Amino acid sequence: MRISKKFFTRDVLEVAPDLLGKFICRKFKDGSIQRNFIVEVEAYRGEEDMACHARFGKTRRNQVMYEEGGKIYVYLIYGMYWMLNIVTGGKADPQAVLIRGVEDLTGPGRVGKWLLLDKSFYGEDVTTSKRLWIEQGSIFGKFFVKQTSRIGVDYAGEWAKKPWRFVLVERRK
DNA sequence: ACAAAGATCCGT
DNA sequence: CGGATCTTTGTA
Repeated sequence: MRISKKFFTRDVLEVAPDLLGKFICRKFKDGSIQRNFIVEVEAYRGEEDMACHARFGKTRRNQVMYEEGGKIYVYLIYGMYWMLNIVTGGKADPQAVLIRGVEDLTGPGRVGKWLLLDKSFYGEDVTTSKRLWIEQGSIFGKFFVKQTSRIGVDYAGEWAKKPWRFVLVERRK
């Protein structure tokens, strides 16, 4: 079952950890569907968050973050990698979750490459899209959630220290 | 109009 | 540790 709007319109700090273990579902051009559960995410929260793309206010690139939760925010980084984010919160409340890793595929650049993302996904809605959506996961007692600071945002000063990265770690023995 | 940096990854 | 590769953004 596809996860619906209400899930994504909550605050990003609730949505981000809740996305762990959920399936990211992608229907490719040939009709095949891949489902991989999410193992690593980061929360970016509002204009005051100096690590967030909304820190300069609304711009051409980040405008979709100001929409209601559920929209897809993709952008190209280092001229090579498409980063996948899902917008959260209400309208005019710029927040998003960066999907940094799915099962067997760690690293946001690798996720985008595997899902064959590009500019055309910008602004699409995971609650209605025919090619990218989220489904309830089936992870029970095997993992626990580890919280750390966000990766690659040293420019953000004190905000870089916020424990807004969430990772699923396999419980051992 | 220009320069600089970037929510990264890979090979050496 | 440096190169790839190009868009976005601040500054003038």
